[in-house]
Amino acid sequence: MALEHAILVSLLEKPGSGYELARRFERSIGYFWTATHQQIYRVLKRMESDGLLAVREVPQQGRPDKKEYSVAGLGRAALSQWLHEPIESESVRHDLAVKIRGAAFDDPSALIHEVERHRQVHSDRLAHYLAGELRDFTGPEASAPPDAGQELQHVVLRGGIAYERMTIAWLDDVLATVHQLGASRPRT
Amino acid sequence: MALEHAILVSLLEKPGSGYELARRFERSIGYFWTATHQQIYRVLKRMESDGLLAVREVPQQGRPDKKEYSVAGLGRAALSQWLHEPIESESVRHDLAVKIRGAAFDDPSALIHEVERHRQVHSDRLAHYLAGELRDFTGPEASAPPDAGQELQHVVLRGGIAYERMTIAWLDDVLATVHQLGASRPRT
DNA sequence: CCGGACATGTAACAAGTTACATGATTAG
DNA sequence: CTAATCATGTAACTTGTTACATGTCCGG
Repeated sequence: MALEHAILVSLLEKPGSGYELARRFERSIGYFWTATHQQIYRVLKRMESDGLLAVREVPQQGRPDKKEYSVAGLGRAALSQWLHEPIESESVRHDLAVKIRGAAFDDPSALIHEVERHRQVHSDRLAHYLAGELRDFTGPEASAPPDAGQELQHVVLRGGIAYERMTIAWLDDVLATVHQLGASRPRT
Repeated sequence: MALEHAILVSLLEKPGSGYELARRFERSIGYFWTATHQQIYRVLKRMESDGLLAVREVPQQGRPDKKEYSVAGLGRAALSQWLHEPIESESVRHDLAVKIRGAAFDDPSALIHEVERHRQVHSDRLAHYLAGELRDFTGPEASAPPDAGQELQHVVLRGGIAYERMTIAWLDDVLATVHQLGASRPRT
């Protein structure tokens, strides 16, 4: 189960509560691993009882208390072990591709709005990534010694950027294809 | 649930048995939607009892009999409805990205083999896609009238090709980053 | 006779989703 | 007084994974 590993990485980067983790899964980590708060709370509880995590009750003023989780020795060992074993898959789930192939049996032009909407989402995401890159990975870098964590986070972000750019270009290709189809074969 | 929709699309493209579907999910459709035979049999049974699919027992010689499924009217309607409603997400699960960020807390150079292995997988997949493109989408195309199904399948394949190319380039970026890290900061 | 392709399944479990539930504080 | 943010959870359900189970035919 890789949600556990994603949580370990996130908590190593910075300890935090279930709520905070849930928010990180809507941002940074969430770009390559999704999870809802229900799932996170459930898994945190299990990981704690398995001794992978340590909890600390943090009383707060003007806010509900929170449970701050951090990675215990066992958790670190579990992560290390996972890092050393090969992983497969990255099991794909591209609903849009299924839709595109399905559209052949229905009205292909109905795709247009949907594809444009997705293009917008990816375009926004790209802008967001680029802003993050500018903010976090430029400037004092040249002078300061390269930090492994920083460099690795940056290369993951560059992956996200490349992915969004590729996707946008592909969606343009899809739109052009659908339009061409409509032009040469107007529907009944 | 989009596995149902992927099955509908696949069966519309060509009716077939659970076994055949399972094999298609290791190839063509499998490139953007994964499913094991156990899952497929379970869902097929449900879809049939829901009236989305029709079955035909096909006795065979020298082989076990098979149940050939095809899409019923209800199934076609269900697909059509799905095509017309917006979909979200494409919920991501990039184990490798989690690993890369996690490597900062362990030995980054342990990534090298893993990344090279993944690069090989994507490189093979790209070659496979390109061969398929050459086989299925070149030649009589210019003379024959454009077939919507063909064009849409082709654009999905082009998406796969773009994805693999992007991924390979990114993995090279990852390798370069890790090597650079090792060079400037040799590990203890 | 053994392994691989063909063909279909069951059972148990793990993971993910959706809906519901509670309660405090702060900004408008 | 109302909505938003912070904070944590339960329950029911659907999906997806892993392991097990069975049986034929064909080629080597």
